[in-house]
Amino acid sequence: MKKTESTKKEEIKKGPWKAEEDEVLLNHVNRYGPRDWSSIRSKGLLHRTGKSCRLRWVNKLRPNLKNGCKFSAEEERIVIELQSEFGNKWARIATYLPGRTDNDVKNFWSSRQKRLARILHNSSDASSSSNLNPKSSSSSSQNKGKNVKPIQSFNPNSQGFGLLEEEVITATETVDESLRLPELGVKLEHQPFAFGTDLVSEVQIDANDQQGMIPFSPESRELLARLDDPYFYDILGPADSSVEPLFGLPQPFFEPSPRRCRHGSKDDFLDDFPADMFDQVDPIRSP
DNA sequence: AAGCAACACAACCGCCTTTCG
DNA sequence: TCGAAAGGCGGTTGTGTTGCT
Repeated sequence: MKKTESTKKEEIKKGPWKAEEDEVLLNHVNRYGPRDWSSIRSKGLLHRTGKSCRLRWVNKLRPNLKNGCKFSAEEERIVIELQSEFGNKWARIATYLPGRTDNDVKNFWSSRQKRLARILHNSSDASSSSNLNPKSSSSSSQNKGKNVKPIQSFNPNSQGFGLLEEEVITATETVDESLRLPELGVKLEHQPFAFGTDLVSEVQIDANDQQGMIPFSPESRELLARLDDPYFYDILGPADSSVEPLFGLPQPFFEPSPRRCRHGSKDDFLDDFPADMFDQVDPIRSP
């Protein structure tokens, strides 16, 4: 009996893969190599599209994948640097990260952008409400119900920050007066760094400028004191691509080799932000 | 303990490019 | 040379997990 087109379409399976399907897919790859994905369905081995089979192999079944491993601080830095250089070319960026797929990089970047957007959104709310009500300078009430942890301590060698002492450079001296943020007690550097497609200016503490300063907590001041640190901004976005990176980017990995996974990184660092860190920072306008 | 928000991850969709007959 | 099929890639969505209130 001849099946109709609609019936054939119904045969295409979607959703999560089962272990048996993975096994069939692996057998096919072992026998024929990672190609002829469409033949898997045409041979009746799986009721999946060739695309789906390829994606499954590339993202989950390929050897030497770092499945379930968080991005290390080094990987984060590489992604950030390469994203500023290549843009959203995830497949290309992934070639520099052994064991990582374009999907991994994409998901990592997406999560990071969402997190930063949320932080900036919160800071926007805080600053606007603070403008409306100058008395409401307390961040504790603004952060009620939000998962904001106070900073515990600063460990320059902690993962997620990933900074070696010798990597720290001194911030440039040039300051555009128009970029001053007296209410922050900081000055914006002339050299912007990219935050996705947005631009943020580097910030420099002006220890002498006490005018209009917000009384930061000791933890906040400690963090602000670190603003000279170029990698401090890794959490917000990559340095301007025109600026020479401070670390050497690895060569692309086309033959990924297994590596030990390092857990905990960006989250550790983000979690160390004090609650009032972004309260006075205005959100960045999209172009 | 329940509810909620944030997060991480897997998988699909649609578009573009490449390959092949 | 052209068109169809396959492959590749980036964007998006759905779902499970985790941590906090």
